[in-house]
Amino acid sequence: MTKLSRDTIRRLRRELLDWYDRSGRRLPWRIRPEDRTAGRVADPYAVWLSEIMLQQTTVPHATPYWHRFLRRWPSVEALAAAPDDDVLTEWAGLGYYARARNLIACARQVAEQGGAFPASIEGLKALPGIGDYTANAILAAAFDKPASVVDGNVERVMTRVFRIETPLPKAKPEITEIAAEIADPDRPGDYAQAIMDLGATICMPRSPACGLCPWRPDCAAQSAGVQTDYPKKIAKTAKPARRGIVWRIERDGRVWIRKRPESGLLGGMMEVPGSDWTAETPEADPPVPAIWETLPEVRHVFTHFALTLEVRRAVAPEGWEPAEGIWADLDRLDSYPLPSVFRKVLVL
DNA sequence: TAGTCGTGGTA
DNA sequence: TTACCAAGACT
Repeated sequence: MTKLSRDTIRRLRRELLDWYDRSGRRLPWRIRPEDRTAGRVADPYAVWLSEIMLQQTTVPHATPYWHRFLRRWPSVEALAAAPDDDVLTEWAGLGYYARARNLIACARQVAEQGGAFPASIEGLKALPGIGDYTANAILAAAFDKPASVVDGNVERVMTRVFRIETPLPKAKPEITEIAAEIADPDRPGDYAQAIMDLGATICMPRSPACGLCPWRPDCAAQSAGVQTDYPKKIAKTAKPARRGIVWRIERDGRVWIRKRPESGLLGGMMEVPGSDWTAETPEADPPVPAIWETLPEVRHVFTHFALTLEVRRAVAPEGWEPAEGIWADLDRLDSYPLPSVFRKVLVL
């Protein structure tokens, strides 16, 4: 790896931070330079919450969840004391539900240790749900300590500026090395958030706004007109299709739902009972003899397969009670930990 | 290490 | 409609 000259590094830092001071995003969990002037300081709990929610999730999708969580549980102690199902219900619709389970475990661990988040990479990475990226992001944004954040934004910016040909994720160590070199030791928090803002608002995947980019003069891919060829990626395999049947059993405006296993897909969340999800429509008997009506199919795309559900509906026979689960009020679906796929089934 | 794990927006 | 994508972690 060719070392960057001191002058280049100094110029990149200054151009990026000047741009951030002018044009960086105002985000509710973020402390900007003018906020510090006004005496505001970052809340590590609020920063941690934002970082977990933003993993593989867009800012517009995560923001309302962040507000609701912070209003309902203003401190890590409050979150630690919350029942699991309350947290899962509030998380419903945000996806990647292992994050919610880890969120609860992490809050309880921090609360038990006195309520303060660790201000070190090792301490943060020892907590559930905090990996390499998130530890660095919290260290920078919450504690303004030197850190090197490498997320999808940084990967995209760096592979373009330096025309890194190695495909992701193999290029990660190379990118981390360069990113750490450029990171500003004097304003680590602002720097980390600036480089991610650059990726999110200027150096975008499809149509980068190179005309507005502070790093344009230094960008190798832009000079050659090949910005969108980077980052190089390993080709993905096609998503398989799976099918299943769900049984919507209703009684007096309520529907039978039950809890899924704690781990695995949609772990710990509730479900509308049904068959396995397999390549061909599975053979499956209804859980109870009844007159079954066929509703429109529900389609839903997960990370690694596309699902089509055949929906059958019946009124529960008089006197019949399921061996497990609950009768959920169809008018109050928000009060159950229901993932989006089952919400779709219940709003047909 | 490569597979698992959601959702909604956009071109 | 299809494909891609977004502040990744965990096993």
